Amino acid sequence: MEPYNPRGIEKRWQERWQKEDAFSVERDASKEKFYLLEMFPYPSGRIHMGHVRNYSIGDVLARFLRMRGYNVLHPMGWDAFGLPAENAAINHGIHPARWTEENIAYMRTQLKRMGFSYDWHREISTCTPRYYRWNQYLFLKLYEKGLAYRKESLVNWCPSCSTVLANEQTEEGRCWRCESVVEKKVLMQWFLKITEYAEELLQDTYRLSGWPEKVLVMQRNWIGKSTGAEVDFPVKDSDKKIKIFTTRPDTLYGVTFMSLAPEHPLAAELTSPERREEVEGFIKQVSSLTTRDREASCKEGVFTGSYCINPLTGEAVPIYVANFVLMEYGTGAVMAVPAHDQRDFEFARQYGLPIKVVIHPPERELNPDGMEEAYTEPGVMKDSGPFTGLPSEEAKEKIVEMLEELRMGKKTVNYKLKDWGISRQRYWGCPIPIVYCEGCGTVPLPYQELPVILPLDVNLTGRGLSPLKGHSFVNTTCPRCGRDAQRETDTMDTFVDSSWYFLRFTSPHTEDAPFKREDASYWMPVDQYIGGIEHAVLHLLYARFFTKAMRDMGLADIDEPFKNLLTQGMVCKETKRCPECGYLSDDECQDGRCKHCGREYATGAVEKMSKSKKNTVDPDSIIERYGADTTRLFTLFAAPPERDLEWSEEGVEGGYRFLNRVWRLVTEHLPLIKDVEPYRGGERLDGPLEEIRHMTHRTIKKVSEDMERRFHFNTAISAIMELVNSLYLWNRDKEDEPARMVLKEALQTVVALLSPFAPHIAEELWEKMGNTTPLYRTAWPEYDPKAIEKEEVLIVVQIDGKVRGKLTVPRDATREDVEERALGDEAIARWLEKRTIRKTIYVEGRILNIVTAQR
RNA sequence: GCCGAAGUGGCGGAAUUGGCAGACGCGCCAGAUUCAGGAUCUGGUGGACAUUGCGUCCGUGGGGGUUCGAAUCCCCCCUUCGGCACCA
Repeated sequence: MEPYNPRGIEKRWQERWQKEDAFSVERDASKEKFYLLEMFPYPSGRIHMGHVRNYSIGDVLARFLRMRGYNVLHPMGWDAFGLPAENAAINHGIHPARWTEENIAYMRTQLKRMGFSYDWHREISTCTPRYYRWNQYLFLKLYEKGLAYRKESLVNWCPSCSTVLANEQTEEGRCWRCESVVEKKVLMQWFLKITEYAEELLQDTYRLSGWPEKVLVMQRNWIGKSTGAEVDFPVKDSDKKIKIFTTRPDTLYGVTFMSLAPEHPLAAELTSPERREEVEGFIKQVSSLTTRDREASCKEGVFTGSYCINPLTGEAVPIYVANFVLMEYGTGAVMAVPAHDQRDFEFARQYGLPIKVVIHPPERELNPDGMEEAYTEPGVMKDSGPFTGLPSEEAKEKIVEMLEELRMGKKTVNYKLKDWGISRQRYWGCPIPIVYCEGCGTVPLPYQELPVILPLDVNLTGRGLSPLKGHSFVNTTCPRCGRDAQRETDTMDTFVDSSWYFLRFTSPHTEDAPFKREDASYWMPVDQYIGGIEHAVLHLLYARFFTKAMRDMGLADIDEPFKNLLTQGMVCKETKRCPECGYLSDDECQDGRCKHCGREYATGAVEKMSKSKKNTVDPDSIIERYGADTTRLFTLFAAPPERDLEWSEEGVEGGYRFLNRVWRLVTEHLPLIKDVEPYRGGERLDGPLEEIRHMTHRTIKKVSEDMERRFHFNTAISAIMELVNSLYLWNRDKEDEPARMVLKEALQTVVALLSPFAPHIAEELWEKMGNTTPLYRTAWPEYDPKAIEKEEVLIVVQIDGKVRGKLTVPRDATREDVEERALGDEAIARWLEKRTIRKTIYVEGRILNIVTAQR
């Protein structure tokens, strides 16, 4: 008998799919569309297990939905601009363009070797002028709308990547990519006005019912809306005002000092001559610290020598510069109410500043001297002029009203979200289509001059500012006045590229627009998006913003790009650690010892696969050894998609064993089933055959439901395994025609149900069974509702909640029948000897519980 | 500190609406086949006790509760992971 040979089979079917153009799609109004998208990869060189998992999950759905009759758009492309390409150029002298192209070429073959069913005609790469010209086009549109602007600002600077990072791209004061500690720098920067959409981005999170709550919460936190008031505090003996933001206008009467951020423009200005040295020293010291160190240090501050006036009380309070006040949030100035804010409380205690209680709690009296912490809850107003005695929540509104009347403040909503800084001082990215002219200033390029092509002949050193700075690329003429002018040399953040690529996939070859409107209207929104959670507030927020901005520019007609989102878990594996040599890869281990130093190594925690932990597994080696079908099957079987997956070589073996089992089961029975039709209902079957058919159809139901309702591929696969196991145990004579027909139906079902998971072996067996239409063009099996109903059902009999027996009764048995049978059952009767029946509970077709009292 | 998710055999995990806990897989044990090993097939495999038979008791992180019945619902606590964290 022919053994299972994944290599040959997989190659053969991949060639056939390609030849038959099996997965290309067109707009087709007569079919229901389904846009299935997985986050496209950065072409780093080779795919990793995270990609394999992400794309396997996507491919199962794509293949399943196609068989279900949907017109499935399932594209793939490359997020091809980015720093690693440039670093490769610097370290290995290879041009970023070539490096990227070669990586794409290799990774494309890897994806094809996995058998993923993409429409390769739609492949896009963001580093090609044909793609990025539309980036530039969109940038100009945003500029026209006032949604792109340039300003000097304090930015996050990653010294290792030598470029700016957006707020979203730093984590705990470190670069999201290389983990270097981020510095602060003042630079001229292009920004996109994402804050214009803060409210809508926030509100729509409450409508994205197809997204994981976790991601929505993260986005809401990031947007960070808070409602409060802006209040002006005039500076004493000056015409300056300090504007503050507070969420607690009800505590205005309790202000005892003012705190400014060290970067606040008024900080230096308001400092009196005799305090200048101290204040400037303090500011210098604080601003030399990284964000991270600043957050770690304790509360400190210095008095500026100036005072400001509380607009309601007329009282003068001292102005401090304090290290815990952030210039980035609110107005960079905070009215300090030590009695009702913990930070102000600590600061006041440290510097001996007064504490004034203006809200008292319901059941106790607050004594400023005895307080151990600030009282931050609502309460009743006290010592607050006309507001005394009001509940604080009510006073909040009233005080804001009064401020508005006095023109000293107003109700405000503040967001933590900042505008998106997109300038990057690096080479391998999309040029910003802007020209600087001495006469005309900042001039956007006219649309017909796009694309601004990134020059290829550059000298990359990795030092200094953008490599484009000294290049002839810079020199141009002003589109407005025709005189000599200079191009912008910063390139765009690569997150711009990925903020709209899903739209480009709907019409990737369109040359006169970013995409065709009709195509986008037909395909959008993405019905199912799949990717890692690491983009919860990066890519996923930017893409939502772009979609809304494009809608308002009249380019798209949707509010949200991704209807359903699945965030898959990480691929993990245990780590091995040598006390001498650190982390070890599998190759560095032998017989429990480190190959380098011979010491015994310790088996460590199960952690996300990463090069630094040396616990990665190369997909190529797994495909080589077991084939793509096994690789796919294992990643789908080992855990449900949203959970972390623990890699196990034994588990992979198990998957391979299963496919071999299927292979043998089908090929062994080929002679029997070749010349019959699969059973399709009709003539009556005897008991054992009925049972097989019942199993077959129950499996169809179970697999279909697990696939579409829950994406629980692991349980879907286990159901197929059960069917295979029971077919192996079929030990009666299979020669008669009904048996052969039922067998054929069962085997065809196994193969069809398996096909989204392991498409190559499934196609091969399907063909061997005599089918001429390939599975990818075959409809998904439907179950026969009559076949899944059983003539008899199993009733569990409990006595006082404990299982004491089981009865097989006819499906239509009544409660009385079941009770009678139960009481007549010998084992159950024995349990009832010493008890009196109080009542019985009967759940139809499931359980009979007899509740008793001890006699 | 705040918010969220999770905790089930030796391991990965299942139990869809409150109704037989442990499906399926891995590992392990035994049998068949084999000169042998591997592969394959079959059976067993939560714990304790009993294994002369049926079996009995315990068991889903811990404690309490609701219910005829709880892995599932409620309250308290513990642990792990993730996110946020001077946000005024």
